[in-house]
Amino acid sequence: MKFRTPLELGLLIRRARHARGMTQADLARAAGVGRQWIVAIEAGKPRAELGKAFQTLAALDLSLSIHGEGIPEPPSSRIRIAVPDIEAVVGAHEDPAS
Amino acid sequence: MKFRTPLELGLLIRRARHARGMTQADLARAAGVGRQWIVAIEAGKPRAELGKAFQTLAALDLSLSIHGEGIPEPPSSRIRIAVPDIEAVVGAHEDPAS
DNA sequence: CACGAATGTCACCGATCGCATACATTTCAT
DNA sequence: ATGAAATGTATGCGATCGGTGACATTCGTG
Repeated sequence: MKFRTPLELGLLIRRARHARGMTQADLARAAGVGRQWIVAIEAGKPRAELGKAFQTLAALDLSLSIHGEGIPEPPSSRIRIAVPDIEAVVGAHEDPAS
Repeated sequence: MKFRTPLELGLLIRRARHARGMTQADLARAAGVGRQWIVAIEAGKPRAELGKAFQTLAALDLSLSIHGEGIPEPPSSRIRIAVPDIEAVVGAHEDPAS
């Protein structure tokens, strides 16, 4: 999901925290920050420390990605597709008499 | 491209800046921060202000995305796949005598 | 090599941070 | 409704921020 502001980040962190059944105190402990800081970041505080934000995302097992001109894309993370077994499909349609 | 630390973010910002032929002073002006701040963020300063980081990414027209458990995925930018026409496949295998 | 531009570094300074602690309020299950 | 847990808010504190301006260094070209 895309986001562009501290407030959006805060809401997403809160969602992820709830999804894991953690309290602010839990998350604060896991991320190595004060509970107060969690309150602030979830409220969208723009002057919060960048590094602690990364710690918090890591504690929630969230991953960040960036893209735009000048940003290298990984070799093209190819999409795996479950390829239908054509023979089986054909078989299921075969005339029983054959 | 994925990243997890202030340093990685800094390197990516620098790359994007170079890709646009901007100087640190240019970017600082565009993002509304001091040049010193650009120097710091590119060097990976972990205690930099979150908000200014967003401003900087915006100035570079870079977009951020996050994902993990509890983070809603946009309707799922679905991948278009050329679906094989099963009937045609079956037809090609049909006993000509049928 | 020589020059200017770009980048890195320093010191000063008011402003803000984040933690700890305590307290107020809200939420939620019973 | 009631009580405990979760969350929001206030204060005090040392530590750090980021802008400015000046300077040192590196880079890129002629």
